Amino acid sequence: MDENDRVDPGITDLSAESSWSFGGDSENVYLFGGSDRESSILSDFGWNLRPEAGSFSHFDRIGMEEDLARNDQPKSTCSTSTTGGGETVVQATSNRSMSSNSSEDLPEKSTESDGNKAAPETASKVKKKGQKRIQQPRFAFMTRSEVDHLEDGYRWRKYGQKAVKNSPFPRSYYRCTNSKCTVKKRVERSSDDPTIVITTYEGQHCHHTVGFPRGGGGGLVNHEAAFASQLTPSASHFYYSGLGGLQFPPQPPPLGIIPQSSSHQVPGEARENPKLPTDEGLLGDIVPPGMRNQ
DNA sequence: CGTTTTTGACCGGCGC
DNA sequence: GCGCCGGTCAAAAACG
Repeated sequence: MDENDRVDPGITDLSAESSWSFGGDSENVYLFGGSDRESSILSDFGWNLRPEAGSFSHFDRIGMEEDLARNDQPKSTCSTSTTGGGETVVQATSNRSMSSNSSEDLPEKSTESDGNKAAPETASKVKKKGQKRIQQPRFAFMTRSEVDHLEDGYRWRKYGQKAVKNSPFPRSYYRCTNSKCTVKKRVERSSDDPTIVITTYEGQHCHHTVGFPRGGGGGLVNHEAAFASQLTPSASHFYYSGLGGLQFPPQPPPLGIIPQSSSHQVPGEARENPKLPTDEGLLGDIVPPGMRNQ
């Protein structure tokens, strides 16, 4: 830990605040916010965890980060929203996360840089020469898993890997394979706790998830739906409650996070689009008022 | 043969 | 101005 103490300014350590409870079994793990605040936060993001059977060992959400960008212009056709609403939210969120804590509890920072650069740099760097990159909504979460790249319903193509300072583990950079989608994600293992995988998503998907490979042979179900159906009412609520709100949100992972045994996803399989409640990526996202205010 | 991964080089921002 | 560092590009290799 010497230097593992990097803390991502943007990460909110929900777990530290409390009462998260987990439910599920070897196949499904659900994380519920123990208080209104947590619930609202998660629900806004529309998150739930659903490790899938297989190599899954233990999953739980340790914290999450959201970093919204200030400029939200979608680089491509996809995006949605991040326009005005995004800005507002962003600021709020940022404040919350930063002021709250993140620094202490989270052992890791996204390594974006020393912290300072993080915002400007990571969020958006350069796209090409002379052209600046647009910053997009970003958020991260930590998951305890043995596999680095967690299946989240989307297909990703790795475009880079770099050793990060202060961490023995390299950081991998992925881009959504959908040509119109500019969503990117970074995956790295916590140097502090190697069992923790930090996944940072940037941007919003403009398409649906591909679906799970093993939906059942016949019909795939979108994980959200599937997941929701298994949850208790409150959990379900938590999962869907955020829809319809703001749009800037961090495009959350499709919600189902599943560990994979290998880093690549299956080729032909998952490509169907589940029917989501909304068109934007899975959760369209929202950031709850609570979050912004805090 | 098409797609994805690997990996070194390059670019740009930031701190000193 | 220089060096460090994170992020991205792109060619080659690996895979299915």
